[in-house]
Amino acid sequence: MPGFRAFEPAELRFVSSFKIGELVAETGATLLSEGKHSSHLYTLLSGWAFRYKLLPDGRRQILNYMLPGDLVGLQGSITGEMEHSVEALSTLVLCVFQRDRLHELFRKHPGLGFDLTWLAAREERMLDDHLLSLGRRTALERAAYLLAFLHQRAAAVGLVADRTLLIPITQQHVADTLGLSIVHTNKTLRKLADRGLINWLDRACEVINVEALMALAGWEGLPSGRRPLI
Amino acid sequence: MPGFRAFEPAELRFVSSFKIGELVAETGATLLSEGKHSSHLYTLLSGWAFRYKLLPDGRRQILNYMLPGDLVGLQGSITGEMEHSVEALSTLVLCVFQRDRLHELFRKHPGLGFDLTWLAAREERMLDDHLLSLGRRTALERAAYLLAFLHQRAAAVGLVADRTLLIPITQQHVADTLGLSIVHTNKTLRKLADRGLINWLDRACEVINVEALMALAGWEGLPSGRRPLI
DNA sequence: CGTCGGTTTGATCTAGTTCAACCGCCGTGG
DNA sequence: CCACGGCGGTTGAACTAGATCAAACCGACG
Repeated sequence: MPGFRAFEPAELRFVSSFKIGELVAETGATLLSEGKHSSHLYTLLSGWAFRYKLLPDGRRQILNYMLPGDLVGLQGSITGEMEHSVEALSTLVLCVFQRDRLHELFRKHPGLGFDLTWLAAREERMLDDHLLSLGRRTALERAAYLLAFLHQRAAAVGLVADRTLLIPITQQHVADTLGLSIVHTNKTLRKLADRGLINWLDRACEVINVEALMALAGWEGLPSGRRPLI
Repeated sequence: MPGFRAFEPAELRFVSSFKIGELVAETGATLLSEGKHSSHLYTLLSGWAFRYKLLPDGRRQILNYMLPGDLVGLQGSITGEMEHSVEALSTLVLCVFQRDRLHELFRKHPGLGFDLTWLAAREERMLDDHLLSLGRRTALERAAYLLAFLHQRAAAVGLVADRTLLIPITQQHVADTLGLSIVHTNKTLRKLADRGLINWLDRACEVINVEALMALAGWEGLPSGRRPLI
């Protein structure tokens, strides 16, 4: 798989033994819940997911999306006390790990421990970008940023065929990511579609012109380069 | 120092050797700059700082604040390519580390490597909270959240005397953190002051009633417990 | 064939922005 | 010594981006 760093043979053996099984989750399934403890950690093998937080009165904020190769369950917590929930956007295949063997991972394979911190730093970078978006971009810029962002992440794991990509989300997801109402989200996406940058379909979005989206949002893109996989 | 986990003797020796000096920075000094490389890593020993990102046209978003005990320069980047800037809110004293010895830290002291990931997860948790705030809270709720958040963090490192605390920020900082205009920020802080929850001073904010701020924001507070120090 | 989730559209409303002053304080330079 | 300019805070008026309300549409599905 291109885009990922190669394993040392010993690391590969360890990761294989660390793995305790595979899990398939259906669209809409809740993998992790805010306030609960999770003794497992997952690597997403295929599919799309997202993580979110709720306010006491039910207002929802989507924090980030997860694509193949992403570690699920490490964000915000190394001990497993979840401060957010995770939901599947499509059918998922996940690789399941036992969380309490993390210490052993750090002890026996410092390189993998380093990778874990690397992945956490990468998540922070994305959250920083989202924060900039929510705090300082207009609705149109936010929408452009989000779609460019998702396109770029999907492209990095080979999900983009002939320059277009289908993102399996509804406008409600977009609204809850951008901090907008669903009505205004609809009108904003319409503008992007009218300009020929995207094409909104039922329960999905087709990205047509990433460069224009990035220019509109004033976004430079994610740093490229090889990344670790666990 | 209470609130921090204790070092193993060997870890302490390593951290001491890892340290290459101390640095004093004046209020307003820029410690790290977006787009530049930093070959150092810092632990904040005293003072307040914040990190931020800019949009091409100059709009600024403050991402988070740094207090004593915080690692500066690891957020968003383990290699040192900075995606955000860091500025001092008061006179700072920092402990300086050489970034390229990080691999050695992971190899020789897995416990410290674990701590690094722990700290990164903690930063993510805070960013998640900020994201929820920017996306889904009203101006008044956001302001209440921010002040409660800063109060709680300061309390955790012993900066709160007799239930009140002076936060060395201007209303411009609050505005750039909450994603609001400075005018509306002023009116919002005024409301909190009128309700007797805070007291705004010149270049500082005094927090009077944290519990009421937390209730207003619908915020549970940060998970407590012992944390690592590096 | 009804219903339900997702999308679309128009009308009205409001939270927050922008514009424009003004105040008090402090440091600087004439 | 005082005039000044700049920074931080404050206030009011006009404006607008985005919220809320309301209704309709459309395809999928039981």
